[in-house]
Amino acid sequence: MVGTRWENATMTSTYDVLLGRLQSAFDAVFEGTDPVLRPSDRGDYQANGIMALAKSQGVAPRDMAQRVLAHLDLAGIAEVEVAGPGFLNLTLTPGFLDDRLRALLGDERLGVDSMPERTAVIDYSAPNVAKEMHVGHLRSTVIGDALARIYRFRGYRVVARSHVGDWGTPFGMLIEHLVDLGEATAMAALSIGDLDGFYRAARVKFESDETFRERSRQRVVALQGGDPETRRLWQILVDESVAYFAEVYAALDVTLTTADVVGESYYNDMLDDVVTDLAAAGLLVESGGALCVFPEGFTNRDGEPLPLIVKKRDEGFGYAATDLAAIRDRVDHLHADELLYVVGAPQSQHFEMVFAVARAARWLPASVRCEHVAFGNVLGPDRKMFKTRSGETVKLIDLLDEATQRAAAALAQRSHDLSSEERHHLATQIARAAIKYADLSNDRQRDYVFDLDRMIAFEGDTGPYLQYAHARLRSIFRRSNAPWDPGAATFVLGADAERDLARALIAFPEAVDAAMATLHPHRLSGYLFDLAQRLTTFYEACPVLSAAEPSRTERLALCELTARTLRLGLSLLGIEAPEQM
RNA sequence: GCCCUCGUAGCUCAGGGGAUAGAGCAUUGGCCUCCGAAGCCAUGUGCGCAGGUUCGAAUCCUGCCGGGGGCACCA
Repeated sequence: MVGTRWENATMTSTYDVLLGRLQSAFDAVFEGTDPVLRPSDRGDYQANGIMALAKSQGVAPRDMAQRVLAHLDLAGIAEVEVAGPGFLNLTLTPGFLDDRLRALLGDERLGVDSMPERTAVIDYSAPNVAKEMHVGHLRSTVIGDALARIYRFRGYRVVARSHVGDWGTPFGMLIEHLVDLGEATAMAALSIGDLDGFYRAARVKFESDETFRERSRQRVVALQGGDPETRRLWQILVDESVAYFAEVYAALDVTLTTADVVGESYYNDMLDDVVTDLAAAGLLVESGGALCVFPEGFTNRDGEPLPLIVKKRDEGFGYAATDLAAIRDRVDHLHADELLYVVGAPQSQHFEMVFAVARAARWLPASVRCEHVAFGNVLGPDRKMFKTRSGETVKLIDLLDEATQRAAAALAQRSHDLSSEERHHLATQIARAAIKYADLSNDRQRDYVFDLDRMIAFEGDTGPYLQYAHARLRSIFRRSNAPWDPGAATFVLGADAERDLARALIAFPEAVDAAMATLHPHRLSGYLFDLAQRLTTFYEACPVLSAAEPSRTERLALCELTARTLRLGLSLLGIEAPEQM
């Protein structure tokens, strides 16, 4: 068996092993036929490609099945059975399962292979300077971070970019407000995270005080003109805000660092070149006083060509210019092979247009994958945008605190011998899991209803449930006093619950693949929940520590693999797996 | 008006053209002298409507109905 594909250091997933063999057999009958391989509960996988091929060749499906089977070599891997109108049901052999599981025991990566090194720039989170991080930033931050973790694990060089709003006309009033307050007072207010209060106060003055308004306008001019003192004051706002964002990221256990926070202003010096080069490429058109590009295929409500405004009538740059500059920077200087933008769905047309222009300008080679990873809204129980009862946006940090308190209260009722400090830390881990998992277990493209009660209820399809499943497993190893030798494990899988669990364990790489290929983390969370359910079923049906050898070692090995799979899978979603809870 | 997106069980959601459409919650009923009951087992109901493509459609296409979003200088 040594040297077979599935025993290589970089393991090929079971799906890919089967697909390779099937593809050869189908190709032998008719080149280029898709075997249509799917996971199945009839056997372990099913290949559905026979029917289509039989139809196109005018052959009876059953006869076609025989032709393909004549070329199909799955010896030692799976048993094949022709069923129904021509399905090929594949059942993995005991020997294959045993080989796989033993290989997983010795594989830190649990069968997930590393890809050739590529660079991905993932744009996510993107709060605004001098504005609170609220639920509107939750999805971008959580989804983007999960994708970043998955990509890193697959061997990518990931450059994270939190494209914060740190430029534009509001900064005139914000800086003037800072001047009014005095730097020390302003910094104090910002450093405790009262960003919204600061912003609101500036806004109120701007709307009610003509003098202040005029000062603000002049301040914008000074800022854009590079006045050193103005830039210094602006930098205070940025630095204080970024420091605060870093606190929120840490509280959420998000991997973004201050180095990843690269605001819009970073691209300011590149904007003139964007305009110059678009003009040189013959793409720039003046329209209504603005400099625009009209990418093909976009129309406005009157059916006329829709412009991407690069430079506004007032000489200011539109945000499209910044996005275009960022693409150039990320392709040319960061050497990105992939660009991902984890930004809300309402921006989809904007990104389509920006990408189209970047392609047309040849700034975005065909070899670079560029995608808008769009997501839906977070809704409240009333199915409208999630707000507090009084109609305010909900601060992320408040949300986390609320969840932490509830988790701590639940822990307190379980009579643990935890110190209050340990309990608080654990409550934090559970709260983060609850909030992140709730987000990551929904299809990101759809809106979802935010319901803290449900996500932290610790019952059902929740983050805490997965953490609990992991903690139970770790508990087994804590209680096991007799040593065990993983290398001695042989997987007989005599009980249905054992085999069902084993099937899921070897499918972990497929789940990671699916999440990454589709940029849908919920493919992974769905897998993990399924795994946890199989585990608890196994756990009820199969005693571990009290089992006689060799079953005890086999079951301990299944527990070990499941615990590691849960821990690794959760970590790829940015969720911790405590040892006990 | 055009474009995008969504419509699956009472509620919240999965379903990569395949066989009897699945979870969780809620309901009802079982299971802790036994490795953690935050658990397990059992329990009823459903693909918005109408066409089409296909051997086969919740899935792809068209139309309609309904929700959400976008459509020139805010980012």
